[in-house]
Amino acid sequence: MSLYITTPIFYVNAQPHLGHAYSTLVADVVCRYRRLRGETVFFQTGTDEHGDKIVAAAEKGGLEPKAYTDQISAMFRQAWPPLDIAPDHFIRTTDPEHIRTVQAVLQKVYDQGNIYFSDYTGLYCQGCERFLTEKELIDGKCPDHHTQPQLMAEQNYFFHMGKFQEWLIRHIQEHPEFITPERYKNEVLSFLKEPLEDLCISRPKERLTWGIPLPFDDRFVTYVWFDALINYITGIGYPTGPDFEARWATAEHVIAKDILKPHAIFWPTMLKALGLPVYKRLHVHGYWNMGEAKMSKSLGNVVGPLEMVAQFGVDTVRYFLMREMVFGLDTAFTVEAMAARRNSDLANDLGNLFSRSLTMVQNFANSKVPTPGEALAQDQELADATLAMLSDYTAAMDGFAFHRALQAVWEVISRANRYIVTNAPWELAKEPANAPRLATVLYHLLETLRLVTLVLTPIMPSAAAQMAAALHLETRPDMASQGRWGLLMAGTPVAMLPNLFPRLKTDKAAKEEPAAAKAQSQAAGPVVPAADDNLLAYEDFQKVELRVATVIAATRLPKSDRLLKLTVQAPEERTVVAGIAEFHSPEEMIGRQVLLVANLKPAKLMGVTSQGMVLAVKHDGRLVLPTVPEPVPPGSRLS
RNA sequence: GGCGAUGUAGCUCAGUUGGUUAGAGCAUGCGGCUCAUAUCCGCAGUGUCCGGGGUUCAAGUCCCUGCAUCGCCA
Repeated sequence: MSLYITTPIFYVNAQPHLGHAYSTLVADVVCRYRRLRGETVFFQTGTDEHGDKIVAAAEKGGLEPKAYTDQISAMFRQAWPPLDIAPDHFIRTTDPEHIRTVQAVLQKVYDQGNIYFSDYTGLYCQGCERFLTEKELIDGKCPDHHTQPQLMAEQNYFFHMGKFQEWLIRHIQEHPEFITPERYKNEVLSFLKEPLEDLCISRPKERLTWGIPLPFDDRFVTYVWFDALINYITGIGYPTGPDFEARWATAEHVIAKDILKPHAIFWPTMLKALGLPVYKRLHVHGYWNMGEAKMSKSLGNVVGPLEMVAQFGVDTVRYFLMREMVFGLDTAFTVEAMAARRNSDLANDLGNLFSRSLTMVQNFANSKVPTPGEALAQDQELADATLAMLSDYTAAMDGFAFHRALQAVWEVISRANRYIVTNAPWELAKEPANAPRLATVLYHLLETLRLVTLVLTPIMPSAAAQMAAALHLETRPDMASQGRWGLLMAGTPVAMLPNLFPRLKTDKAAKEEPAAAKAQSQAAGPVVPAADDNLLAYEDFQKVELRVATVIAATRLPKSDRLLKLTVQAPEERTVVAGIAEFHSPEEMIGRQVLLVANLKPAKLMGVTSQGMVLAVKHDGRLVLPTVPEPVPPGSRLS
C-alpha cells in the first residue's frame, strides 16, 4: 500500500454540489495518477449522517432520519460515477461497524483519562435549541429568532485536547509537508499560538437523539468530531482489520478550507491520544465562487456538477476543474470560462491535434505506424521536449499543482501543432522520394500523442481511453514502463477517432451565425408544409428545456386518483406532480428515466408544488411514458 | 481591534535569492497554410507592475506608510 487517500465525508443536509465534487475529483485524479506510477492506492469517500440538522431536514420531508439519510447518501454515491470518479469504499457514519468502533474509541480515550465531565456555560437560544457563539450574535440577539439568548449551564464531556498543543506545534514544524499549501500551515500555527481549549464532544439526549450514544454514559450522544473524523480509520478496518496498519501509514486527506481546524488540530490530537500515528499529509483547497448565476443563451445555466457533465461532458468538466483552479486558492466558476477552455484547449489544441495527426497517418501512411528514419534536430527537439514534460508533469502532480502539470502537457501539444506546420507532411507526401522523411515526422508525432495520452489518463480517463484505443495501445497505462521515447512499434494499426471535443457555440459565435445558417437552410430547400402559421421558430423551441430525469421516489397524492408525486433527479432533486397514477403505480416508477420539461413555471397541484412536467403519450386509452433507449446521466438535455 | 495574504496588459494569472528593452494563455488586428473539429502557424501591439515615501549603482522584487480586497483570530 503506498497511498490511502480520502475526501471528507459529506454532511447529508444538502445535495452534492461543486465543492463536494471538486474534493472528490482531486482525490480521484491523485488516485489514478499514483496508480499510473505503479502504486497501490485505496480511495475512500462517504457521508456524515448524524446531528440535529439531519433530524430537522428529515422531519421537513416527513421521513425518519435513517430513511432520509439513506436517500441523500445514495445521491452522493450516485453522483460520482458520472464524473468518472471511482472510490474504493463509500463509508457512512450510520454503518454499524463505524458506530461500534466510534464507541470503542470513546471508551479507550475515556479509560486513559483524556475525556472528562464538566460544566459548559454559554448563550443558549431556545428557538435554535443550541448554544450560540459570541460572533454569531447580532446586537446581542440570535440572528434567526431575534431574541436574546439565555446564559445557561449544561454538563457535557470534554476531550483533553489542550494537553497535546505543544506536541502538535512541534509536529507541524518538524514536518513541513504535513499541511499544504503552506498558507494553511501558517494559519494553523498562528491559531496554535493561543492556548488550545478542550473540545466538547457530547450532547445530552434531551437535545439530540440522532447520534452515537457514549459507551460510558447513555444519557449523552457524541457530537460531530468524534463521530465524523474517525471515519478515516473505521473505513479501513481499525482496529483489527488486516489492512489497517499498512493503509493508515500512507494516509493523506483532501479537504476544503472550511474544515481546516478540525482536520489540522482536532484530528491529530485525537490520533495522538489513541496512540496512532498521525496521517501523512493534509491537502487543503479553496472555494469555487459561483458568483451571479448569469444565464447564457447558448450554453444554458448550469450550477450542479451533474448538470455540468450533462452539458459539457465528463472529460471537459474534469479538465476544467483541474486546470482552472490553483490548488489552495479560491477560483471563480463561470460557464463562459468552461466553454472557453473546452473550445481553445480541448477542441482547438488537443482534439484537433489528434484529428489532423490521425488523418495524416490514414492518408499518408496507410493507417499504420510508419518506420522512422534518422531523426533531424527538430525531431529530437520534439522528443526531448515531450520527455522533459513528463518530469515537469510528475513534479507538479506530486505537489498538487495540477494546473501546472496541465500547462506542461499543453506546451507539448502546442509544440506538436507547430511541428506539423514546420514539417508540412502534406508537402512531403507529394514527392515519393520524401517517404522516409514523412515516416519519421509522422512517427514522432504519434509518439508525442502516445505520451500525451499517457499523462492525461488521470485527468480525463474516458477521453484518454479513446485516444489510447485509436493508437492501439493495449496494455494498462504505466508511467515507468511507457514513459519513454520510441515504444510504438512500426506497423501497428492506427484508427480514426470520432470528434472527441466538438466546439461549443458560445453566445458570441451564435450571434454571428444566423445569416450563414439561414442562407444554408434556404439553399437546401427544406420541404415545409404550406401553412406555416403553426410553426415554431428554432429560438422558440430552444426556450423549452427538455431533460432526462431519473425517478428516485414516488408516492400517490392523497385524495387524487390521477396524480403521482415524483421525486426526480434532473440532475438536481425536484418534486414533480404527474397525472399518470391511473396507469402507473409508484413502485414501477422508481428508477425509471422520464422526459421532463425542466423550465416550466412551477405550479401547485393539490397543494404540492410541481417543478416541471413529465412528458407522456396518450395511446389506445393508456398513457405511455417516453424515455431514452439506454440510461444517460440524469439531467442530460434533449436538443 | 490583532495577525496574515493579495493588488502586474481588456480578462485570468507567471515573475526564482533585487540586475539588461516586464512575460504566458485567452480576447483583439493583420498575414500565411490546407493535414485537421472554419482548426493550425506567424506577426503586431498596448502596461503610472495599487498610491506615496525610503534603501541601493540598480526595485515589480527589500523597508516604511496609505488605500482596496480577502482570510484567520478576538
